[in-house]
Amino acid sequence: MPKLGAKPIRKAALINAAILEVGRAGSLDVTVAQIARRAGMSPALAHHYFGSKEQIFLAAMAYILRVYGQTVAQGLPGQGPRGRLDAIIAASFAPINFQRETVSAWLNFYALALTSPQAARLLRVYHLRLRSNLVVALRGLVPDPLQVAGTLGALIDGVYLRAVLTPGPIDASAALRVVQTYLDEALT
Amino acid sequence: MPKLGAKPIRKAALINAAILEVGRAGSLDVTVAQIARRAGMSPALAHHYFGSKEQIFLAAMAYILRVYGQTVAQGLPGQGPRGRLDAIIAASFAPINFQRETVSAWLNFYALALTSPQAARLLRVYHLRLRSNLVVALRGLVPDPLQVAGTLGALIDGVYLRAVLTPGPIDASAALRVVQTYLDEALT
DNA sequence: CCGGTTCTTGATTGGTCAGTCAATTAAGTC
DNA sequence: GACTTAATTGACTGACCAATCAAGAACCGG
Repeated sequence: MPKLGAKPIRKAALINAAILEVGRAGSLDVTVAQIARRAGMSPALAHHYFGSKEQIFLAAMAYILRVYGQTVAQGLPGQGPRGRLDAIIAASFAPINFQRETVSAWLNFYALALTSPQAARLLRVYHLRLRSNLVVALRGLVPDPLQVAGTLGALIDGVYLRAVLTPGPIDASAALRVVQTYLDEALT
Repeated sequence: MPKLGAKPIRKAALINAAILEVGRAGSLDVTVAQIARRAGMSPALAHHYFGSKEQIFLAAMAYILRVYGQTVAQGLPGQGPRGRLDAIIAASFAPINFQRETVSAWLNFYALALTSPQAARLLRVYHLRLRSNLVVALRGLVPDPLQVAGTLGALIDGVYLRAVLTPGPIDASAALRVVQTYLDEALT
């Protein structure tokens, strides 16, 4: 039943399935067959659309980063100085981004950046944009925006890391509180 | 040439080689053959001593954590309240622990904790001990030692993460500075 | 309804690798 | 110097898997 225009739908399904499978497995050792089956198609089709397993992973990683970026952008406008900071931080722990499977996948894609130059590039872009957003939002509120932005970024990553490595359900509000408490201290 | 008592030597060599190979590759996708060859023996011998690839990884992970613990313990005695904090933090960025291969291996072993319950257990013990150390050292210096200890732990992890994910030589002193700056703020 | 395009998969292939086993070597022991 | 025990490896296997390919199925425009 070849409905035309299946390409974007299939690709989206594969990306979704890849995130889910990597997140569930907690590892990049996931077969293309697993991903394809989860997305409701044959492994051959997955190769047809993406060409290779790594391309699937890269697309999934880009997707996670893009969704995160959109969440930030959505919260940014208006708000005023402190409101922008809160929006950026809140985006990091919004339900869409802060689910076990997503965060687990995120960690594994981070590790992928050690291996794949393309993954490293994606990550660098994301890091730079996050930092830039933070620096702008911090300007005027704090003597050294660059330094605070760096600390905030690292702290967010660390909190992510610990959230996914701690057994039991992940606690977004506790994570958010840690970052906000730091920010309150830094702003005085 | 079977010299007796080879077991501990062989095991140590394998652990070392595993850390090096995983660190270099930036991935747990390292063959037993690679590790064994790097350690100067046949793959069969590696299996003979460890039984499985996962056991090699777990031993390597335990080794990294043990070395870190020893570095902390070495710096702890005497020093006074603030000195103890500095000792714990300094241990995290001491040259022995803070080398690219080691940190890269560390990141991958963290990811392993998502898969292997034993790895998760190792990590939990390490997290608890670190936190306990920090809480004791912070007592009296800060209104809420538990909270500051949690933030410090997360921040250290995040700084590690970013250090290894940033291309170019890793900068221990910059990493140390970030954490110390936070601590200075928290102590006021 | 025909030729082209897109979609789809079963079957296959080529390669890789963890783990096993049988056999060999060289100590130590009495 | 026979026996035990530790050390060591080459060869093998059983499984798994990414990627390919050829062929079938359904839509389209003319």
